[in-house]
Amino acid sequence: MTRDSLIRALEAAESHCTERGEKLTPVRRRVLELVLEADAPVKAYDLLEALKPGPGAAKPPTVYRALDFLMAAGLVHKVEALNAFVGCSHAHDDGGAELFICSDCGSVEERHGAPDPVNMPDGFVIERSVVEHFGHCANCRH
Amino acid sequence: MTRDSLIRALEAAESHCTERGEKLTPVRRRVLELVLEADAPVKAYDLLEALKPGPGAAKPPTVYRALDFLMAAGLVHKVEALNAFVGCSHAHDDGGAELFICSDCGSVEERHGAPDPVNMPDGFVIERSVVEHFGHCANCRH
DNA sequence: TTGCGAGTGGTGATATTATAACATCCTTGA
DNA sequence: TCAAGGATGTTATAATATCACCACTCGCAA
Repeated sequence: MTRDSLIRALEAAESHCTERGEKLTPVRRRVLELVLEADAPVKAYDLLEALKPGPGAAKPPTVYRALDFLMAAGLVHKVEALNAFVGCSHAHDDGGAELFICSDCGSVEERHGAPDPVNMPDGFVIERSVVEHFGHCANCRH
Repeated sequence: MTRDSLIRALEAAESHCTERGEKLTPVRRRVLELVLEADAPVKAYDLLEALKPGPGAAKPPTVYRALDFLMAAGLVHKVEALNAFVGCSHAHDDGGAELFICSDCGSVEERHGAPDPVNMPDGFVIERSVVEHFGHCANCRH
């Protein structure tokens, strides 16, 4: 992600939060920045390390609270199968995204609005879906 | 799961392993039994507890090794979003299953053969998919 | 001004999930 | 017999996540 698009994403996040009546505080903003800067899913404890240059080192709850907030705001998604987090430059309040994760380079593509499953148990009502596809992106397939 | 179908599932698992040139050892068999008996996803450390009545208590690696084996054999699936495991009475060697998990009663339904995503990034090749739907089953929707 | 209450974050401890590293034992087949 | 591989036991520790409690700030209303 370029410097410019990072700045734009952070501004967009800022107004997205404001619209929701919430605050993108410095800690939250910094965590979002770190997640967006990464070009692959980031581990919570790597964020912790990254926040640590200084005497007032961040502790786990700080990071997890920030991530919870960002996930609720739709600014970050958790990759459940990796216990890692990816940023999302285009915030959206709808439920879950469909993620395509390249096992070679770690890049993640996000898609939305997948149709309901064709073969659902009778009467089942979906509330939240986790959809993560692992494989190889066009660049890494050579 | 009834006593009868449990026994049938274990026998099926036995021959499934034999066909693959692998052994369903006592530990593995016991773990599969515990997972199948449960009517909801089971945590690894709950299995550990369940294996513990006796002086030679099982240690974490024992359980995780058994689970790894069973997953490789397609007899057990991991619910990534719960860090829990579900049994699978009809072993199948194809990749991942599509899981429907009721958040109320914990029951899990499994489906196979979902079509490829409609909106995939250009050139992406899927190797493994994690698909987990959380919601409410027909029984719990009242 | 004062005092409440909600929201946020700091801190220490601890719970939960998973693996590393190495030893032991058992089967199988040369 | 003995070496090799697979399975398991054992100790320790890594990695992930949450709890419980306190302190600070801000807005707001008495």
